[in-house]
Amino acid sequence: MINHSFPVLGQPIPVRVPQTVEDFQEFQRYVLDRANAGERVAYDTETTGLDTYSSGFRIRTAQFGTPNEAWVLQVEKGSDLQRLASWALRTLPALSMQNRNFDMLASDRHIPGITLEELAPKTLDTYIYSHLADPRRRDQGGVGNGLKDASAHYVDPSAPDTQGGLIEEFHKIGYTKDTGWPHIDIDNPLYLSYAGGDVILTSRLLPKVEARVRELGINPALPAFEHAVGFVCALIERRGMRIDRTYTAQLSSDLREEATHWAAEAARYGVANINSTRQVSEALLGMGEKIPERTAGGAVQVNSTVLKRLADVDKDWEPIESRTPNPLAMAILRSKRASKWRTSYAEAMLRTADENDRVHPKIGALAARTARMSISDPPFQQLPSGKWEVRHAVRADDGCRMISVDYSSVEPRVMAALSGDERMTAAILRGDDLHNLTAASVYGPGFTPGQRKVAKVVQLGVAYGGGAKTIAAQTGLTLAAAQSAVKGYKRTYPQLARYIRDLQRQVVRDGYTLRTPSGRRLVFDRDAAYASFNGEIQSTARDIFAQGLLEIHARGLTPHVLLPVHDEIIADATDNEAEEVGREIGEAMTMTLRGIPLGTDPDVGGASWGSLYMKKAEVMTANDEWYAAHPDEARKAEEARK
DNA sequence: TGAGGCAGCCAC
DNA sequence: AAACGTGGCTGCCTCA
Repeated sequence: MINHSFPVLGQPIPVRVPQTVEDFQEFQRYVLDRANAGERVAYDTETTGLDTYSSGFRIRTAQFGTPNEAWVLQVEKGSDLQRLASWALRTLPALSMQNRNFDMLASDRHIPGITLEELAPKTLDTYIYSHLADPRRRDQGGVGNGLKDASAHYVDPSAPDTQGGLIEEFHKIGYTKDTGWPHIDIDNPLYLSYAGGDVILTSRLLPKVEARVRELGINPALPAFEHAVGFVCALIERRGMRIDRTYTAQLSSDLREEATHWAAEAARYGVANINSTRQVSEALLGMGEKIPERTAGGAVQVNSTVLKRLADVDKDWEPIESRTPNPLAMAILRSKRASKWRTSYAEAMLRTADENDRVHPKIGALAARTARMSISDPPFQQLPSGKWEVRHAVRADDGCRMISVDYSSVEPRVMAALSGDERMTAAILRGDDLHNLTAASVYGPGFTPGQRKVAKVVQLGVAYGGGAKTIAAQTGLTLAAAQSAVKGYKRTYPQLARYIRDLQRQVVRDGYTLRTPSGRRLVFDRDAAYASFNGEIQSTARDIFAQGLLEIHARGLTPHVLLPVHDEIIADATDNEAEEVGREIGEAMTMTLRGIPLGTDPDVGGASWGSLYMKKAEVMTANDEWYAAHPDEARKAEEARK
């Protein structure tokens, strides 16, 4: 037995690293004793990285621990240790993990005999309780929901920083924070004691955060709800979605060419590096352009709004024809967009795809301070939606078509439901266009299309907690005109206006916190009570969506689901079933909130995600091209049709 | 040279 | 009185 220790509250807690058959038997006794006592045991893994599905990924150690003892199994040393970890995971009746989806999915894939389905029902996630207690990140003034921050707050402020502390060890062997994980010696004492420390901290953290959630009077149903939502997201993450590697590689190379071409164009105007905002602004000013905008740091701002104005195009890149377009501004816009699309999306897909050409974007089921989900590696919540080319890289499974089901204008509906505004509610129940109603009320029945547009911007501005100034900037209206539009909006929906005012007062009285209709606790910055209405809408919409996801699961439709995207489910099904599956998912998501119906809008596309973003003619061409390049698929699709 | 802040850009 | 929200990620730049 190799014995190390980890300090908690001034006490060294033993960390045991079994080496011999006798040591393994001692570990087995530890596990059986805990199992007989029904005691919950913390579990964690140390791995080569976070890319669970890439070819080089390995689990290096598997740790089990209780508040006063930790065991580190060096599973990469041999299959006997891996079997021991597998046996322990199956034998223990109750587990805890910090951010359980990562360890559950890594163990599901890399430890024989272990499945996500078996682990999830007996595992509690300390992250979920931390997030329910304080949903803010550390840089937002919160406790922080990582193991280090949460343990420092709830368990022991002086406990070592187990991730940070290893960086020095990595440097000693010539690696960095990001590259050291696969290379650090498996017998490194600090590595092992910190690995043990993580489970000791997790097991001590769980009762603290559970108690904190109770103390705060948070809806006692939320922990189980979040564990259920997280499990469904783990199933979706494990399935992943297929990319067309050939298409994606071609897309990447086309984008590289485009970026290079326009960068060369920019170089003709003296900008050697288009990503250097200083070079760009100096060159543009040198061409005689006037740029009044400044960044927060005081630099001349050359963001896309500024560049599009100089290039004489609107936000959708359509020519305005109000001036002579500045060729440098246009070259920089084009080059930056191409290189962003290449590096962040195309290359990210190629880099993270597994051996079956499937990407497994990480779904943070409970992420934002409003509880909204996040998706990373690759960031599939934010692929370009104005053009289809990037999303076209993502393909439905063989013989399948892509399906998208989203909630129809969920945010205005949630606004009406929360505020109980009678006029807004009546308009929604009648099925009237809200922006037409607003425009008619503010500008009279003869309102112009432009005035309807203003009504729409005001609606969104109010939902975001914005004011007349930002609305003026967005619409080109004078400040006075924007102010009167906001006034008119508030006159149109008086109960909504009152609700927002009262909510902000309430939030200030309650120490900048708010309880949502789900019983979730939101916390706001002291200078941003104005954000409370948006927080409540966004959070409520997220919980509606999560509820919809659980209903999809209850109806057995999860195997079709590829991705959740805020208020939209991406799914696939065979040619024959797609319409029906889309309808079923839509029905599962449909519900009412305080009498307001929350309907859905299913859409069935072709073989690629991008097809949902094409015009009809483009779908036909793209499908034909793809089937021409994949004759096997064409045959399969033909058979499926029969 | 690595880490982290800032600016910028993609989405809903 | 007024206050536009939530994320992920890349590249530049500064600091240690």
